[in-house]
Amino acid sequence: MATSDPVYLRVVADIRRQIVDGSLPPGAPIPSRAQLTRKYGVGETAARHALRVLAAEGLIVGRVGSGHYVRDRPVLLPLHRWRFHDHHAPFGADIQSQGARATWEWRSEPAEASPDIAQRLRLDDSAPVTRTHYVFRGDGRPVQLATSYEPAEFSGPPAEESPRGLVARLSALGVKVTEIVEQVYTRVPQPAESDTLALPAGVHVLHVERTHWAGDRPVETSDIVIPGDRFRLVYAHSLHP
Amino acid sequence: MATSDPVYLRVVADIRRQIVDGSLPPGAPIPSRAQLTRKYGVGETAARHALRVLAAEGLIVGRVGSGHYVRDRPVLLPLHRWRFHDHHAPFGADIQSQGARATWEWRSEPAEASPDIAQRLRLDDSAPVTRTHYVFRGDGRPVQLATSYEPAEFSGPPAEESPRGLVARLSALGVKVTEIVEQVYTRVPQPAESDTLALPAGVHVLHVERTHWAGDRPVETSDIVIPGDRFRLVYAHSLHP
DNA sequence: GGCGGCAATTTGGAGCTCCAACTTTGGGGG
DNA sequence: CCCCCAAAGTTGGAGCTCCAAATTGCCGCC
Repeated sequence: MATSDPVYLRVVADIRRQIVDGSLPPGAPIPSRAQLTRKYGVGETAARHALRVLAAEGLIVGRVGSGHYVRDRPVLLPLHRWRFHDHHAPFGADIQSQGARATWEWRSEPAEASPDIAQRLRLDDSAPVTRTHYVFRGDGRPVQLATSYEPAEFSGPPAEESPRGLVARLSALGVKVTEIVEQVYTRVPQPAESDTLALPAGVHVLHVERTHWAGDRPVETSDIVIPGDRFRLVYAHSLHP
Repeated sequence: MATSDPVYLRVVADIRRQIVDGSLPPGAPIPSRAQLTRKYGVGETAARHALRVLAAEGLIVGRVGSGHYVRDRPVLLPLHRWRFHDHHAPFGADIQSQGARATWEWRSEPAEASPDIAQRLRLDDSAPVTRTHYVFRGDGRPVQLATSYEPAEFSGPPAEESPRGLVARLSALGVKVTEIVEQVYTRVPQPAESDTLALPAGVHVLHVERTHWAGDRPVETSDIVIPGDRFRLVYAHSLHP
């Protein structure tokens, strides 16, 4: 790191090093703004900026009136698991295997396809669809939001035992799901999402756009939003069934 | 939005709205700090902070001496595509289908397994492995970094036509890859990564940890790093081959 | 010994200012 | 007519300050 680097980055680098090498363990307090100015001989602005950057990276959290603390190590919960013949393990199986209690709520309503959804489902704009909102919780804390869209003709309630029993439900309707396509990317959470997921500032989300296909016809599409810092998507592909 | 919200968030929300609804198209200039203070009647600090937040969200870019501009719409390049019987399409096929020229470089070297890699490959610490670094480019711009680790006994050069011909190469050695497990998460880029990927400040990366298994034995593991804002991972799962 | 409230500390919002480095633009000179 | 340079504008780093809201610890009172 060149000495001509901004001073606030010097402070960031030094604290980050202490966090990753473990000399500042999870929960440990970070020196306050006043202490940092003295310790590193920088101004308030640089000290404050350094703390903001570290918070944005998800390494520390600030608590008003108390201080900044090293965040807990991410709890890596596999949320998605694919096997060839049993499609989806139901949500919850993985979370339960990690010792957490999985619960979810859902709410279904008729809606009109937005241009984006219409394109994904190959419908006309404003075509009737069924929209279902899900909130998934692990030990009561929300860990995943999802919104699912189905053409009105296929609509039906989520299965009791698992909201992800879509393939089975469609199969009962004579619709055979042949392919599932997912697009995964990361973005900044919308205010409503930070709210329901209780995201600290600066945390990004993983966004999964999933579409179920029956042949060349899309039969369901959903948007799945997951806090990007504490969860991992797990994909397991069996090559030889 | 409550009126008690921080003023800088009012500015952020207003500009963000204009960007997402299209009244500020990609490339359009954002008012300068001085203009924002006048337009919204806020202080320099708030105006500056608003611009910083929008830049961190990836909606705008700042160019020193020139101004802030609305960023181009993300170019969504599927980088990963799975089909049941042909495993991986070679890197490049997807990128080429979008009109870009795919190139890559790689560099192989013997190394000792770090504790993390040793655990992933079920080897002893410091066991000999072959480490291969890849840089993938689309139209000359780096779009993906990867580091692959193999136990030294399996090591061999990446195939000429595609560095991803791992399954075929191992098969020739009598090792049959039966499963591929991937963990996907998002994090802040390390300085070296921002550098090689030419990432603007505030952009996160997608990190894929991929392990190839032959039965219950891991035969290769790799870390794949992709700019999170302009690329999407695409997974296609065929349910009925 | 226990409890309530006050004072010190801390974060986070907001304001102002100065300056170095870089772009852009326009005007003047060759 | 074209080129180059200087002036004006802009970002980003850095400094200082004030204040509201929240937490924490301590002191004194019951």
